[in-house]
Amino acid sequence: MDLSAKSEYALLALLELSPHYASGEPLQIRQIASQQSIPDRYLEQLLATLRRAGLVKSQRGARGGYILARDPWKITLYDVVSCIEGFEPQADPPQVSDTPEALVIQDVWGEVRQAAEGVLQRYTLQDLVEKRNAKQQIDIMYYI
Amino acid sequence: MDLSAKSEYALLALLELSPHYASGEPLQIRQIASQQSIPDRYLEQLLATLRRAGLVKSQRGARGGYILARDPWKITLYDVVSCIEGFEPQADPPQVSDTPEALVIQDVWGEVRQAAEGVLQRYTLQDLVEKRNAKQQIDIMYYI
DNA sequence: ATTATACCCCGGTTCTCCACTGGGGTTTGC
DNA sequence: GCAAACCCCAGTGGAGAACCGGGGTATAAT
Repeated sequence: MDLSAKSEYALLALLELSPHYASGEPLQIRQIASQQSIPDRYLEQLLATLRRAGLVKSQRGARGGYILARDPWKITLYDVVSCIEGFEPQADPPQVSDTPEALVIQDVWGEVRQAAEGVLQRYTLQDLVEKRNAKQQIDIMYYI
Repeated sequence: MDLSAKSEYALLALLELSPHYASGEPLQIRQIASQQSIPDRYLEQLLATLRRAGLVKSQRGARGGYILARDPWKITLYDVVSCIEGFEPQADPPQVSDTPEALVIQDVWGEVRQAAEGVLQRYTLQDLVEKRNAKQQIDIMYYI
């Protein structure tokens, strides 16, 4: 029922990358990690997964780093979470039993899952960036 | 993101109890467990939790067992899952970090959770019983 | 060319939690 | 009384999450 810290880390990283997509300048793991207080060696693994899924591109060597593979409007939270959580390929959800009652429950489980995925599909990275900006705007208003 | 086997077991048990609510006759752990292929000593714990949550009542001693505490129309899947999964009392979802980005993500996490809970709140035990009956009706049609 | 920087790959470790098991008790109908 | 059933509490095995580390490889800058 809960989304893991793993997914949250991945999203945080991509949110850091989003504003730098336009300029094309790569961001290093260390930068992202310290900015969002993520263990850097762990973040490295997550970024590798995101790269294999085609969500980010990497530039190796000195002054390298990561950039978003496409526009932050074109990446949904579902894209991120599904590839991190790895729940794409398995067409066989582990069935506990197969009585008629169990089958009905599986159906409901599917509906719950779809409802959750629906929310994630409705948000893009850019949506979150703007949500954050809006929040900070409010903070500034209160400050003045 | 996934609902545990624990919740599925609990639901299966309550679905077994539902048709017996009208008669008031208790059902024993063993019966339910063998009917739904649930490890009986494990089911015992789950039923204890459900009892403490006020969803079932127990009759001790010889010829005892469990009965639903109220009408199967009046018990939602949310009632069951929330008490089994134990995600009611904790008002403090473990925050990984507290940057503005993290807060925005927490908001989305909340929305996902709400969407999932919404589905569960829309179903009652009796809904599932009837869904199962409908499915079996279809099976019979095919059989003829 | 050399060197420093940063990604890349692969493996191990620790910790927590789920699913399950077991050993006793206590209540109740016959 | 005694057997059937619930009750309580404690422990165990395995899996996965969250990290950590070592050593490699590509690349930019000098």
